[in-house]
Amino acid sequence: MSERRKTPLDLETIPAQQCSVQLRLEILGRVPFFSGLTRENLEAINRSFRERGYLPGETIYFTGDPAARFYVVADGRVKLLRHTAGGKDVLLDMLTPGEFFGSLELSGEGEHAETAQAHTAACVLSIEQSDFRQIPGRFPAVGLAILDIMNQRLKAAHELVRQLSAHSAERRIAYILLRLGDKLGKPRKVGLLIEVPLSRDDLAQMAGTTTETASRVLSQFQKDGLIDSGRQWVAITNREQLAGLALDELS
Amino acid sequence: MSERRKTPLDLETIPAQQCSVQLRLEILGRVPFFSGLTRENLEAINRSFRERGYLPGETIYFTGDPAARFYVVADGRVKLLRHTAGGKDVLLDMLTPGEFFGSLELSGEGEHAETAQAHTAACVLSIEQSDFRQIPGRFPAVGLAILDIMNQRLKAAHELVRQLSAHSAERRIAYILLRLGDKLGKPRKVGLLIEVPLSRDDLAQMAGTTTETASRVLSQFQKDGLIDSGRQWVAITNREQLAGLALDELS
DNA sequence: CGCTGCCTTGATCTTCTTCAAAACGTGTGG
DNA sequence: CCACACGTTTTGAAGAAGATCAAGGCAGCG
Repeated sequence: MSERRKTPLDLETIPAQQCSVQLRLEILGRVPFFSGLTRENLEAINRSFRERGYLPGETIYFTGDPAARFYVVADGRVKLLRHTAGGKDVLLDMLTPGEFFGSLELSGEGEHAETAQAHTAACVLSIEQSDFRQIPGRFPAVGLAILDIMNQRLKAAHELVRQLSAHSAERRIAYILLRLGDKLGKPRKVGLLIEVPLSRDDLAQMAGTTTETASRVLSQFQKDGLIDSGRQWVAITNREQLAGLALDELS
Repeated sequence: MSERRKTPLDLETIPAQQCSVQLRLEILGRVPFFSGLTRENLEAINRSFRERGYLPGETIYFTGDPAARFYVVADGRVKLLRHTAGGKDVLLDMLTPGEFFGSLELSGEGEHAETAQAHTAACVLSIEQSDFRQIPGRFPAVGLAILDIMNQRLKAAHELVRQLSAHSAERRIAYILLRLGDKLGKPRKVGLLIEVPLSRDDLAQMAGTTTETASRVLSQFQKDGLIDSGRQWVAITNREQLAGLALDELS
């Protein structure tokens, strides 16, 4: 049993709160669906965006708030979640720089169905919905790219539904770890380290289970040599076997 | 206890299998995101579509098939589902005339992640993906409308995730019934009748539970006067109370 | 150094699944 | 029109998975 319980996380304590103009352009350029644009177009679009820094845990918008803006993560991690009466929040997605969120509604009168919250210190760009809506018309390729991403997200959500409907807690957690590893993992001495503060409770909220069950499952995984983990961090040490647990095989 | 167990379903035994040219234009015009187009544009778009009829239970495409076309339901009901090793299929959505499904991928090389199946006899229009992709460029409003719908579907999927994560089987089934009632319900003598053949097993696959549990819950609902139901049909008789069960209230 | 918040572990209890079998409805063919 | 046969639905009882309740332990921080 690895007796290295100290966190290997090296959270770049970004000055955040504010991101440089330089960073803004770089980020916007890195957004998948803006990548095809010329620098001039990018700069034009950039002028429509405004920025804002958030502290860890700070709420960007709340369920029920009027949905008036379209957001892009510039730095840090932003999580999307839904609340439940019993305080059992459900963590739907963890966004990294370049990903968007917020309102895409045609009928601009809607409310946000989710809550967006800074998971780490974060810098977020946003644009007025009416301004955003002109972009696909002016740059059709951008509209298609956004459609593509929405399609991917819908598929991911459907897959999550399948997991929640049909699989055991162990399997769901294995699946969540794999997805996080693919998205946020960096090869480190401890293994494929998921580069984000990740509590047992966070995992439970993603896998639709309780903190205790998440803890038990992680302990088991650790015993089996699939992962290494400690307070607020998880690293995958045997991706193959973990995938074997998460995937459908024989009947 | 109402002793009316005969099915009140009056399935228009559509000649289906083939839908008239007249119907095609009418359907395309009814598709939310084509509704803004002129008749000429509609007819132009119509020429890119081809049609095909399906028998109940017939598969339109399978998980893993190359995703090359974009589909629109013209008549009947089409369901989207995912398979699981143990044969435990998950029913993701039930589509009605005017709704689309299939590939929206930019990278046209993808595979379908879901299976699409005719739930009733159905007529389906489809268009080559490359043809489809030109539409948002030529009609920006259409692109935005599609985006809007994708957004709605993503939200619905997220809400389903929340339900599956945090609620009891009873609550999930109440929620599913409400959604079906809103989408497919017609006021009838028996109540708000869900106009589609709907087995206990279908409901179980939507709510992420087993046939037996679905049956028990429906029996209870019936005893409580919330619904009326029989073989392959359900009608909601007390929407208020059912909603009370499905919704979050006090902590 | 002690506090706070996260993590672990155990015991109990509820919910739901699983297995099994009987009852019912629907459509079919006599 | 009736009776049969099939698939759906219902119901029961036993079992498992996971939630809940309750302590105790450990890491990091002021």
